[in-house]
Amino acid sequence: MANDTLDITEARPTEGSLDFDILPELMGYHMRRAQLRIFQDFAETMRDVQITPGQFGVLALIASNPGMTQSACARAVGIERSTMVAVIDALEQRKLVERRPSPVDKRSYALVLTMGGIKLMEELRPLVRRHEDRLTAGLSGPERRQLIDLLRRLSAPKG
Amino acid sequence: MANDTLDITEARPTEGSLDFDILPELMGYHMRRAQLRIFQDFAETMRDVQITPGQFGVLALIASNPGMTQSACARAVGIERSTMVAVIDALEQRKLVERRPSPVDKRSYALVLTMGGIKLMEELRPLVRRHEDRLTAGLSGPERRQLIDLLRRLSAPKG
DNA sequence: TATTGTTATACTCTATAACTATA
DNA sequence: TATAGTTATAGAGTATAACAATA
Repeated sequence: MANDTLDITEARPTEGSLDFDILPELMGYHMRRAQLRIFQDFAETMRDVQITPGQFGVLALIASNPGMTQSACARAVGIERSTMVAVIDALEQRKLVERRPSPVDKRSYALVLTMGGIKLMEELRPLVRRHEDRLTAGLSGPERRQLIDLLRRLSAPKG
Repeated sequence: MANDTLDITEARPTEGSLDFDILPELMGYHMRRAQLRIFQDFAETMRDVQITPGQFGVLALIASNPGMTQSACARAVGIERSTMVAVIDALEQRKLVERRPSPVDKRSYALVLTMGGIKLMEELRPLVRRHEDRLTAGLSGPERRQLIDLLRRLSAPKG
């Protein structure tokens, strides 16, 4: 620590006194930090069952729309068809989802949950609701609803 | 489309009538969609300068804290030291950031912006502010501030 | 012609573990 | 002993381009 040359220590801020420039004014900055927190809690919530947020979304979609195709599923969650292949592969290998031949279109599959998938979803929904409650524990009911409303309006393509 | 077997078409929902299960109740679902929108607009905003959100954060941090170390930078943005290496490598190769030998600790570098980095940041801040305005065009000033406040409270480790 | 599922390939972002040189 | 920077490696998560089968 001996320093008998010019002292420029003040140009090397310590941890506690960081200046975050315009970052604190930016929506994206706060969004990233909030999402980080959500992902961490979700991962911890799903530690035993090893389900990612993306997988949960796909399972929920198939649960509520039995028979939907991979392409429809991909469009619904906003990823490419080609990306969806591996997602369904993983869920099928775990025997949570089944690819049935579509009765109306020989190019596509009708996706359905297996009995195991249905039972897992019944287990997951309460888990996810408790995860949600933990996250929003610091918010009142109206605040929670307003946050969702503001996020929806932010993600809306136009107005 | 001919189908002379049992008609189970109703079990194969069309695009417009999808049921999203409990997803619309979940903060993480809306957060992901909002962040997707933000990332897309940010990428488009930075098309010419090719700066990612993560790179912008690091540039802003170094701009406002000249001389900070890589480790401090990594802690500030919440990634690992090892991950920061490639980030700084890229910025250094583009001659935006310089690794100077620290005058007080021979293990570390003092990170500073080059003249080019400083000029780029001066160009970037207005670009990012306009990106921010586009995103929040549908929100009033108070709504925008409340959204940031709610996000901060969501990402806060405890209260 | 357009769409479905698929493969091959690649890129970004991230982490862990182990190393070296300092502190 | 602990820390700063680095490397090697790996794993999500994503995309694009091209293909065969089918619509």
